[in-house]
Amino acid sequence: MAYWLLKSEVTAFSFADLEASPQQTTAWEGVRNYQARNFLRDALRQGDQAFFYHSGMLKPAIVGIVEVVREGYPDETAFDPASPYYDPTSTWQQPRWHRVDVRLVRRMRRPITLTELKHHQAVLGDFALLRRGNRLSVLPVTEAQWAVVVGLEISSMP
DNA sequence: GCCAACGTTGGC
DNA sequence: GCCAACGTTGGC
Repeated sequence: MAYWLLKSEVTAFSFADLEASPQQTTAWEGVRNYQARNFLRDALRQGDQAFFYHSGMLKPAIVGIVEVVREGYPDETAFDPASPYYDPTSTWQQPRWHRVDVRLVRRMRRPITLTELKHHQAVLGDFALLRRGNRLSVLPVTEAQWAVVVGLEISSMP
């Protein structure tokens, strides 16, 4: 089993939106970046877990944990001219973009903010989220990094 | 709202 | 294949 981090702009799709979704499950779609697409299509496996990260807030943070329940399959929003994610270069015959389905596991006891993660950079090591200028919306997390973050969750506030 | 970082596009 | 222009992301 592998670990990941999935970013979502809070105004686009929030953890509360996931909590309110049927079966607390959603398609992780609309990703239009090749590196992130490759992870979604080729690397995320059923049973993998991922941190749910909110960007675009005053205090960006990891707010929850989700689990992959369906592995990569074509992102049909690319086929829909009415969708904001429409991409006419993606076809049913040769889909360019892929998505996975994820299900809510649990909300974090408290948000683990980006600021707090930066404070623990030494122990987190080379954490993809903390790389300079990083914009990747699907990124890998090592088992050690996962454990550190979960450990921060139950420690005192930063 | 600003701006740095980064990805994509397209002319050559 | 290079690189300037442009658009987007995302922290602040």
